[in-house]
Parts: sequence; structure tokens; C-alpha cells
Amino acid sequence: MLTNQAVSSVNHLLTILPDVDRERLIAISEPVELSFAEVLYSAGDAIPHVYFPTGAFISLLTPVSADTGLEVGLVGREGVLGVTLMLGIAIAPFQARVQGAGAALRINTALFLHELDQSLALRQVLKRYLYVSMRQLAQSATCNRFHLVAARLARWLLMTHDRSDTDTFHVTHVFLAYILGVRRVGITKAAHSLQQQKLISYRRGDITILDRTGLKALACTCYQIDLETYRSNLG
Amino acid sequence: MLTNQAVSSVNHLLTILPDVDRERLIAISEPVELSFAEVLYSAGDAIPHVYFPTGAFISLLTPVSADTGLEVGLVGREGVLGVTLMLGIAIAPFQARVQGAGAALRINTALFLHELDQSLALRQVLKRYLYVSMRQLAQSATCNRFHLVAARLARWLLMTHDRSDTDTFHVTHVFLAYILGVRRVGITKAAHSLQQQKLISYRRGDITILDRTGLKALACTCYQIDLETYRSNLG
DNA sequence: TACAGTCTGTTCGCTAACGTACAGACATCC
DNA sequence: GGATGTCTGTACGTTAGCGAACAGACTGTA
Repeated sequence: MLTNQAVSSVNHLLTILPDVDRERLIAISEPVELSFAEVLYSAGDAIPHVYFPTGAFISLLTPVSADTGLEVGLVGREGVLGVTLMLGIAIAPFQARVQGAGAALRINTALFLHELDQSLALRQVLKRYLYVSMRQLAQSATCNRFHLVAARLARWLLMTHDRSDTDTFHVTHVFLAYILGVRRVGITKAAHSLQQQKLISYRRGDITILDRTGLKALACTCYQIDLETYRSNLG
Repeated sequence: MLTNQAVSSVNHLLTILPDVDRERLIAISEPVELSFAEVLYSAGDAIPHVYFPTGAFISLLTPVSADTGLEVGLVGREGVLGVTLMLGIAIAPFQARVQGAGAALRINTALFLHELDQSLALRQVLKRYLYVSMRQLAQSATCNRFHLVAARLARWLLMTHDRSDTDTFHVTHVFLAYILGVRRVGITKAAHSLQQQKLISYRRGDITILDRTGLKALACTCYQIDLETYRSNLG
């Protein structure tokens, strides 16, 4: 229990809950370690658990074909996976794939729904998170439409870095291509360019952030807009 | 009141409410006529009213710059404008612009929130609608990323036709370009092609649907996917 | 009837991204 | 130590869409 409380302080949604509500939620949760590339569920599946990441982060993906897809959301310690349960629908709208291995608090769906019933504060926080998610979804839609691969890549690296404990994380060009919905070659070129500018370095799937400020300058404004949306609703 | 009941039967969300709940909602609503191009509110504005369109339909837009933007949603008699009030946030996430003139039931925000408190059935229906909206938002994101202008145009025409009383509606190439986030010339070419295939005809801002089946064949699958998402949750 | 405004058609060169294919570098496992 | 698989680099021609500019057609008002 003490360890649970320790890690819970790292999920921002939990930290902004009143103590009573947070402790009740933690009491029904179990700490788990999520491993890289683990698929927690696919679009259309029942949602068996809700996850509050504390160290891990999770990609929300819409598969298009076998080797094409698109990331429509990213959930780390600023958020929660399975928030659509709030809407009374236990069917996952997207595939959830662990993109950064690490810890999370896991809660059984039935227990979570029961707790949701009890806790007004929890409902309020998750409603706000859902609102933020919607706005960020719309932001992604415009980003996909208007911005160049290099800018979108820089944005994704920043978003991921924000949710990561370390400056290095594992992701190959192939998977980045899937996430951004472009060719692998497009990623290789963009990444190469970022590396030459000393903003990142990478080697066989391990990317290291060298210069956040430089990345921000190169990323599209969507990054800052998303941050501001989050801050003004859940800050 | 009798007229209100008559028109309300044309908004699908209202029709699937239990009689009691629907009548209470109608009692606090007022019928209004929305006129073409009217901006009901902009992103960041307070939401003064909720609208259940019965004949009108409304574009949800994210402005990017003065003459660029992107449609992220379309609300007609299958839906409701202002559903994010469900989430306890009275700030509009998008601009709402009347795209098809016509009737709607308008409800004052405070009255609506009070009624939401009273009616479990209303909450359930709107939760489902919110879930559908999220999935459709994500679908738009992938559509923007992968599909060609002609296919996206065909999809938009079908979606609009579904929400319209007539086969002809008013929209210029300039505005279609704004909606789809492309150049005006891109629309002119795509529309020209659809016209040559006798799927539509148009003249100075008035577009007429001639062949729905042909349009469906040309539109991307996003159209069918959206329909199926709606049907399986609110059908 | 002339004029101003709006809407559509067409043209120009340009570029980001596409699909495909192959080569080299590195890692792992027998 | 050789073989196999994975990851990154590079090259090819192709294309959808871009920005900008201008012409013609229609509409409503003076």
C-alpha cells in the first residue's frame, strides 16, 4: 500500500484528487509493470482494466491496414487509459499499445465503475480529462492535415519525452512511420535531419533527446497548444 | 407546443428518449430557425445554448489561420450541438457554423444542465453520442491523413446529404476548401470530376446530389465506418 | 446598362511525400 | 564464425497537392 501511494504521486490525475478519493481508488488498484510493445487491448475489445500510468506510457492507435495506422492519442502519467468507461461504454475505441515500458496502477473495470459511482471528485477530474482528450484529438486531425513530417516527428518526440523518465526511449523508424502515418523512409530522412542538427541521436531503435529547446523550435505549434489545453483544464 | 413535438420527432436523439424525458426537454426548449453561415459560437466561447437540429445542420470547425481551417464534426438531426456540457465544461471546443439553414430546438444552458441532472435517460443518450463523436473525430484524423480530396469530398457530400431535407444545398468551392483543409483549386478539380461522372451538379454555390450510389462507390470507407459507429451505439 | 462583387475554370512551376527496391551495418543465435 | 534477422541509409521515378495568378461567367445593385 505504501508503495502504491508512492507511485500514485507520479500520476497527475491522482495527485489532483482529494486525499480521501485518491486513497479509495488506490485501495482497489494493483501496481503492474507494463512491458514494451504489449497490446493492452484493441479497438472493439471489451475494456477489462483501467490504467493510471506512473512510469509507462501508452499509444492509442487506429489500425488502417496491416502495416499502416495512425496514433490518435498518447497516455502517460498525465492521464488515464480507459476513460471512455465514463461514458458507460466498455468497448475500447482504439488499440492501446505500450510504447514506454514502466509502472502503472491497474484497476478492474467493475471496481472502477463502482468507485466512479461513489466519487464525485473522480468523475469531475475524468470529465475534464475526457474534454482535454477530445480537443487533443481534434488538434491531431489538423496536425495530420497541415504539418510536415519533420515537425510532427519533433512534436511526437517532445510529447513522449514529457511522459518518459529518461532521455532515451525505444522506437524504430518503422514504428514511428506507423504512428505518424507516413513511409518509413520519410521518418529516416526526418530523423536524420534532426540528428544532424544535434537535436536527437539514435541507433537501432534507441532515440535520445539531446536538445528540447531546439526540438520545440522545430515542432509545430500543436505541441504547445496541447500543453495549454491540458494546463487550463487540469493544471 | 404541438409544433415543437412535431419537429422534435425529426431529431433522432430525441426520438430515442423515453416519452417523459423527451417531453420535459421539449418543454424547456424553443424552436428557432438557424440561418446559413450563422456562427453560433467560436472555440473558447462560453456555450449559451444547446441545439437539437431538426432541419438545420452545423459544421464544427477548427480555425487554423484566416483562410485555412478544418471541419472536425458535423451535427444534424442525428445529433446535438453542445454535448460537451455533459463534461461540466461550458467552453466550446470548436467553432459552430450553420452549414444548412433550417429548424432546431434551442435550450438555454442552465436549463439544460438542470434537466441533465434530472434525466438519467438523457445522460445515457448523450454519453453514447459523445462516445460516437470521439470515434468519428479519430476517423476524421485518419481520413485527413490518408484519403484523396475527391474521396473526402464525396464523403462530405454524402454526410451532408444525410442531414439535409433536399438534394440541393448551398456551399461554395471556397468554403469546401476550408472544410476539407485544401486549396480551392483542389475542390474545383474534384467537383468538376464528380460532375462529369454525373454524380453531382453544381452552379454558383448550389450543389445537387444526383447519384448517391455512385458517390458511395467513390467516397472513402470512412463514410460507412462512421455510419456503422453511429448505428451500433445509437441505432 | 454599366459596375462591382462573387464564383468557377485553368495555367504555371514547385515540392513533400509516395511506392519500390536494394545495400550496408549491426545484433543475435546456433 | 557463419547465418539470419533487424534496423537504417539511399536512390529511382511518380504524383497529389501546393501557392500564385489571371480569365471568364454569372448576379445583384446603382
